[in-house]
Amino acid sequence: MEGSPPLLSPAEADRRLRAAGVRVTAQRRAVYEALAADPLHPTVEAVHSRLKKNWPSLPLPTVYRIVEDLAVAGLIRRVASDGGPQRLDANAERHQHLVCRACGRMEDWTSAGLSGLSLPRSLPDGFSGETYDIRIVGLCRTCSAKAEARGIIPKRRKS
Amino acid sequence: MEGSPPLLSPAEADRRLRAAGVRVTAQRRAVYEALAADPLHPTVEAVHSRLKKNWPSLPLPTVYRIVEDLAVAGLIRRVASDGGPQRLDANAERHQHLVCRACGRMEDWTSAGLSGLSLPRSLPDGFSGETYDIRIVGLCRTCSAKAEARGIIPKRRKS
DNA sequence: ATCTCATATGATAATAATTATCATATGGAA
DNA sequence: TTCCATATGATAATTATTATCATATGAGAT
Ligand SMILES: [Zn+2]
Ligand SMILES: [Zn+2]
Ligand SMILES: [Zn+2]
Ligand SMILES: [Zn+2]
Repeated sequence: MEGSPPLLSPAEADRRLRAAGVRVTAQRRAVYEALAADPLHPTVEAVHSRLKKNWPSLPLPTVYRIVEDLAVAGLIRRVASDGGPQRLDANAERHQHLVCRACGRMEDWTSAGLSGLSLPRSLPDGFSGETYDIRIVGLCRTCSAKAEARGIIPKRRKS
Repeated sequence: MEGSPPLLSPAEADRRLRAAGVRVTAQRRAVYEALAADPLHPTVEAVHSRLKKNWPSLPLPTVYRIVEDLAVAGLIRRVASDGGPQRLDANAERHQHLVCRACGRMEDWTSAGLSGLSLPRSLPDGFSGETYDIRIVGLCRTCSAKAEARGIIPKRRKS
């Protein structure tokens, strides 16, 4: 139902950590696995909750630090959102995002059309573009159904 | 040098506020004008600072409330960023963003090619797309120059 | 123009999100 | 194994944002 995003193999993950000068620890592996298992771009808090069962003692500040380490090593990245706590992404393949303006749900989306889009060669002001990301904003299936039932749904305060 | 983004006329701004059931006050006008004068997608804190001169008594929590009101009324919006404090945008015209991964600078960019992009008609999962936004990520002129001088610039912690 | 009252502001406190500090533990090189 | 630079766990501090509440004010009705 909820397909996990393509994650790195444990060996490859370890290799990237070491390549970035980040030591491989059980906690880092656990945080990475928790992230890789969640396709909905969880917050740090959500990752911490998910880890409660197997790592009841892992403190939230440590999860924050590890998230930063994993990002530095390129195993995960922070994904753009309209305020609120940072949202994380362990999906290693190039993809775009569908963002629900009502509930904040964010799911991955891979489109040949959009993903093949190339950067304009000339950008203003000497800006040197390296990549781009696209957010498609609208209503997810659930909120879309609600909207149909009750009329328009207003924009939520925070995503 | 730093062109202010297209802002609403005072009359139009007032009209939209009243239409949304938001009273027109001197403070709300001041916050809107401060935002409209800043093309770099300031944080709430930055707007507050900018207002210090003419509104030394306006407290930060009030600026937060007013920003929320202006967003509800559609005078401004929150713009997507990779964590950190929310960034605001008073530019009323359809546009995209150039984001510097080194310093977090975010500038507007209007491209006929990208802005004319139309949403794919079929999105997965019953998601109903309404709009999209594109972030072009790279290095701004300043950081680009630094990179040329010293070699690669690493990704900054927060944008 | 004055009255009225629902709503905004200003002052302040509280909460949420994130980062810092530091003593102890441990990965991994020698 | 020994060693040491770095990670964790515990905790405090800081930053970002929201809540509360007494007073002030916008704007509709007299
Ligand atoms: Zn939704
Ligand atoms: Zn994603
Ligand atoms: Zn820059
Ligand atoms: Zn903008």
